[in-house]
Amino acid sequence: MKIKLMENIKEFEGTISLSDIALSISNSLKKRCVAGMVDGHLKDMDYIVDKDSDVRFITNTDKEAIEILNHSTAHLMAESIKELWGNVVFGVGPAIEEGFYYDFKIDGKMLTEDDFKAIEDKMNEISRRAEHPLRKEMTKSEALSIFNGDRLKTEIINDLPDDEIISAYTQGNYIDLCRGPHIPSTSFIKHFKLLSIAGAYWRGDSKREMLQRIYGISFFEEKDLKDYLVLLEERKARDHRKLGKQMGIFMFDDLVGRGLPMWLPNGFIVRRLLSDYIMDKEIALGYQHVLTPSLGNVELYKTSGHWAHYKDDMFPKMDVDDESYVLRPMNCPHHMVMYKSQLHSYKEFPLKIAEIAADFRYEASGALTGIERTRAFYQNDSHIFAMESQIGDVFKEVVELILDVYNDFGLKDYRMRLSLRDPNDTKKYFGNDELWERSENELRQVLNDLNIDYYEALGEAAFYGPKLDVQVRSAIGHDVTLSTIQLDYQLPERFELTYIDEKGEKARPVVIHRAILGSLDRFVAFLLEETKGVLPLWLAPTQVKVIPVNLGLHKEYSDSIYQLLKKNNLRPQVDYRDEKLGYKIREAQTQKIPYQLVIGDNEVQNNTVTYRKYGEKDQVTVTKEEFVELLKKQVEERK
RNA sequence: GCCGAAAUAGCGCAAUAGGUAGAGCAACUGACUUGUAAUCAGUAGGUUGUGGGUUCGAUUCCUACUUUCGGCACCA
Repeated sequence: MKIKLMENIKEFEGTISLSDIALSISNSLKKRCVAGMVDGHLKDMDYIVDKDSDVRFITNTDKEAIEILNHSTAHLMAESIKELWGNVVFGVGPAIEEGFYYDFKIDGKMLTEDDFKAIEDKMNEISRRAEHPLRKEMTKSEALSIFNGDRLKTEIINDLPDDEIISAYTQGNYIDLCRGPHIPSTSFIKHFKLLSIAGAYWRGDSKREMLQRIYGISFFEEKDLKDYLVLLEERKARDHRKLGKQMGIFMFDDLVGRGLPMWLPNGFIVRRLLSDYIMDKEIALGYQHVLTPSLGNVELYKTSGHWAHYKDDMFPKMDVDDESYVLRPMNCPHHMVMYKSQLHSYKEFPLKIAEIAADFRYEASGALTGIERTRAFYQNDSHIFAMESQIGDVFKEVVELILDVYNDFGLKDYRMRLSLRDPNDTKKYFGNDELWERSENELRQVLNDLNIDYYEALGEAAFYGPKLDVQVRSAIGHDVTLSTIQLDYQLPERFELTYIDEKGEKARPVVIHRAILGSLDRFVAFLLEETKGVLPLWLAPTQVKVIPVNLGLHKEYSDSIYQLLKKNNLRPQVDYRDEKLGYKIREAQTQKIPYQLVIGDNEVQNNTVTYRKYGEKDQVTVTKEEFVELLKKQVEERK
């Protein structure tokens, strides 16, 4: 039997386990091996190779290894919980992007974080026992008898096809249904930590029972674990909720209501600049801005279909006179009606109506997260009316706008998601199969033409059409949508929109919904986290802090600099407090103000300023005029 | 919405085995008049999230509610 190992081919008599193959190379390799890749499939070290194969060993430095380690750590945790509390059923316990979790339910006992110590101690104890996870393959009926009495595992097994070969792993007295592979010994698991405990619905279904879920993470090296815990702290430090409070961007108050952000003066500056920025971009591309009310007759949303789909996610309707109104959750219906108020020609197309519009959604209380997810937010929205033949061009222009904007903000870490209909749940969506297929293919086509990296996600489409979403990861690990483009044949139909085509006949337009900054609120949240609160000069609420060395001697000159900067549309502040110089400098630094000017005798005599840029140590002396030009240039370049 | 945890001064925190709360920073007052990350001293600041209960007495124990946090579910 020939085994191909990296570049070499080794011959073996009869069958042989991966473990023995590793041993035939060196004892130290065997000790480091976590698993093996046999003809592209991950296998335990126990796996018996019985034919000519390609074998690659997975050692603790390979990226697959950390996933296997975490998966095995999940099992180890489950084993520990079982030893400690006995009467427990387990759901699923996979490795995830960062670490692992396991879902379980202990009869008559709810665990809290206070129990982590006991579990970790038990895990360490089992690690020292060096238990060997042993794979056993079986038929479905064998599996059902082994897991008889375990309602959760039984359900999983029952959902598998009848002829499926099912595997389970035994370590010590613990057995778990699992595909594997697993590490050769629990002794590999040394540097781990349980991180949090939370509720999680069984099978992700909110109608079913809630289990407990413990998250944790595991590494091969202690240093990696320490680094990870530091990383978690750093992420917490750039949580927009913390930064937004520190920087005076926004606030919440119970008396106003949960999920209802109030934008403070600093926050307003950022918002206004962002609005102006995006509207300027839009105007350059021929968008026309409009303003429509935040309230609408409920009939409007019945026409659009939002009422049927999202009634429960809207604030309840208000009855006035003989009508009912709702706070709008979306702007499309208003824009549809606006379009309809006039006769349109194909010559106007694509017709782009844009609005930065206030929307209100009755988000589930548990979903509210600072200004990332609120009940009142502002959308950088637009609806583009076009002929079917223009879809490709319009779509392309919007994608390019997104890329342009992201480039301006230096955003590189995002993923394009093509959100498609769930083919198994078509009644959630309006429109027929043929239309959906066509729309989805159109989007796919454009993405391919533009050579854009994207992934497809079933079930993420809007009820009226497929979309392209740009996903980013927030500091606290939420995947959120920043930008979106949505193709819609439904609303034009429901609102009976028409245009006059080349032949002089009435035809139905298509609508493309798009949001670039998405929700302004969420965008600011993301920016704060991206920049760690160090906003680029053009967005910084205070751009320059002027610090006189001596109030008596340098105040007048400081004032003149302040006035000069003001005149040039910059946002300076002078620190007039009677404090020590070092104190004021420290404060300017902790407030992350992009430029601090220290003004003393030298500056007054030479008519100069000495600046220090945030994050740099150098002190640079230039003339007042040079400084103004430097800043204006940076603002213009949006740096 | 569901499961769990938490809520103390403007901010980030401490404390009480049940005896009406402390220091730091910030604020205010005064002294100091300063060249690149915290000058010194003093003053004021709290119905310990809200309501109810147990108790001679509750910030502490119980309970309901509100809000926040961690997840899950949701996200047009």
